[in-house]
Amino acid sequence: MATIRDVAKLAGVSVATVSRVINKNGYVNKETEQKVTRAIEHLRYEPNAVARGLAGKQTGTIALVLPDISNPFFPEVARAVEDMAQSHGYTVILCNSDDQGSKEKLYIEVLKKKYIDGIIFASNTLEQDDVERLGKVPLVVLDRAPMSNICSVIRSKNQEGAKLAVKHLQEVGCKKIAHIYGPQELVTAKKRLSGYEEAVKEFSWFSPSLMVPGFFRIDGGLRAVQELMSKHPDVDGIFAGNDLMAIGAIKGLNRMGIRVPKDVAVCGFDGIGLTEVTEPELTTIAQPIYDMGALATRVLIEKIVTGTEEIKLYELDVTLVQRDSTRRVNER
Amino acid sequence: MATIRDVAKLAGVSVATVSRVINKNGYVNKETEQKVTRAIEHLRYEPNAVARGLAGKQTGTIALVLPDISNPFFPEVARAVEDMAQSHGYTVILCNSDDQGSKEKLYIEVLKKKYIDGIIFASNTLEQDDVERLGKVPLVVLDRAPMSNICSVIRSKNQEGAKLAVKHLQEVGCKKIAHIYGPQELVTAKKRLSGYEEAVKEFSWFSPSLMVPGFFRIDGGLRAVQELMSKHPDVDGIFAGNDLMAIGAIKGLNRMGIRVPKDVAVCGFDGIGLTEVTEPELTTIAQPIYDMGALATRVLIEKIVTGTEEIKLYELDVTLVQRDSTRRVNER
DNA sequence: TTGAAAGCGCTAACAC
DNA sequence: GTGTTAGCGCTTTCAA
Repeated sequence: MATIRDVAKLAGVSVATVSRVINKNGYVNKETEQKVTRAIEHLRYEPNAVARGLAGKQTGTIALVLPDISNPFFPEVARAVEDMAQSHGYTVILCNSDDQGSKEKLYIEVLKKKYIDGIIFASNTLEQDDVERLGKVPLVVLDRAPMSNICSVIRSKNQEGAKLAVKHLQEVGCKKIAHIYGPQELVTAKKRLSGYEEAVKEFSWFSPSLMVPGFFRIDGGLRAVQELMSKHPDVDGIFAGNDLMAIGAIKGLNRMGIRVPKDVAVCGFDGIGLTEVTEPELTTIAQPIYDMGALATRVLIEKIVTGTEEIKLYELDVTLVQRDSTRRVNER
Repeated sequence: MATIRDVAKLAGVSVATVSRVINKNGYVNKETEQKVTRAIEHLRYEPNAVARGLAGKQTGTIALVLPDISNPFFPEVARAVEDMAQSHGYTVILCNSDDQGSKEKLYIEVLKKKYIDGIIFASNTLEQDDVERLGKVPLVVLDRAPMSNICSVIRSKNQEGAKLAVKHLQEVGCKKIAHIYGPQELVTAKKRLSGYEEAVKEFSWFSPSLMVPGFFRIDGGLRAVQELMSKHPDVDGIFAGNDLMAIGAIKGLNRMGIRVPKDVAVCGFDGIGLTEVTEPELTTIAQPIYDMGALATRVLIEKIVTGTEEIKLYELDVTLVQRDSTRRVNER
């Protein structure tokens, strides 16, 4: 592999000049530039990224820390981040934290040592001292930030979405709507729960036992719906705090011989691809998942490039995607 | 951030000694080591990975190049790779190639510049000259290698799996079994098709028109099954070349009012998580997806560490996972 | 406009 | 056992 020195020698200039033409900064005479460019091409010279990193403290690498890439929510995020990163000349390091603070802290250390240019966190356990530990490394938090005033956050309108879900279920004729909620350590789960509560608290049929935990997982939703239907056999609408639990709920209802949507209509939240696989296909409050990942990356790169430390909150809109799980004959 | 020089000064030794204790190589007196260790702790010194990379040409980073992390097959692979990498002190760069040769070549250039220690390729378009372009960078190819004699390959027994699928469908009583096959540029798809052919060619009911393309995608499976059932209304078993197409097939059958598994039994291939989401749940020939990713990573790291260029083929076993999509009352 | 040279932080001969 | 020092390949003052 040719080095910058080889190029300099062949072009009959100094390495500084070569560096200038590579980086397009500083004055370079047109002709000298030509010579250098030719030498570069002739030697098939490619600047060494590691040496650049050491000298310039920028590696063209960002990290994406998420709980688990196997969780169907995240592949689309990862894809968006990678697409956007790639189109700006960055490379992405993938980290699974399993939402364990210890793993996150470990990663933060490793990543700092590697002169990572910035981090996107889609994690729930991010704490104040992690952010401090990060020092001046640019940071954007995705979707599930605990404290929004310490770093930029991208999320969508969870509470509003929850209300939208309830409203939709009512519109398709549901008279008693239950909620399967996610882990309350997660802001998203919390917001969705409180959105539900606000939307239904005035109704005479409402009772706190209509809210059942499902842990944001398929089996959690399955178990939740069983508990729910035994306590409240007259429930005819379920709003699940995420799609996975909604899928579990449909499974559970199927097993109990309760028909969806005829007996019970089900609405999820997130808009992951799985919603089109279930039978019936799942109505959901869709977050713009790809856009969230892409925006997070753009915001991060903006921070990296400009060096601003501005803290902003981006709240994206959610949309109702109606499918068969809430499509009733008596509808409209 | 403290540097190795700071540590050396504080400990009253040279940087070489500090380097020795950090890397645990070369002779170091117990007492000196103590002093150094204390200095390291006192200064919270962390060796700079980039500088190390530049000096030693090893960055502790591997790359995972796959077609698309949004494809439900890959998150589990990625998770396995990352887990295994992490436990060996490596970090993983994620690259989506969309199976485009041009993107792959671009990545190879970028990754080489970054002194990547090795690459795992799960891509179909890898070509001879890409491998050459890679030079001495260790390489392992996952699942879908074109030529197996140029680099180590991890895959599972596709042909055997296909036969297993056909056999299973017969055992549950199917009398006429069709196949939805994937893109024939992909070895996996090819092997599965030929496994099917071999298993059924002797039967009197067999006809080439029982083999229909589905492009390894849900909508492809959906369309394929429609075509299939109109040509052969008496088909009572379908083996799909991957789970996505099987899911599409079930969707299609549902829409046509054909019951699964009563009228038509369906068996997929891969064993992705989606198979437990469908209704009915999908019988599949499961590859050990996680294990494949983990093995690929171990093999790669082995190559990196030992510097061997040994070329090996690892063919893992597949297993039949029976679920409701082939569970019939008349079974057994 | 261009070049010399001092780093960036670490590793690994080689010398003592 | 330990220290000196020359790189690794590039960026960036500072002078010219």
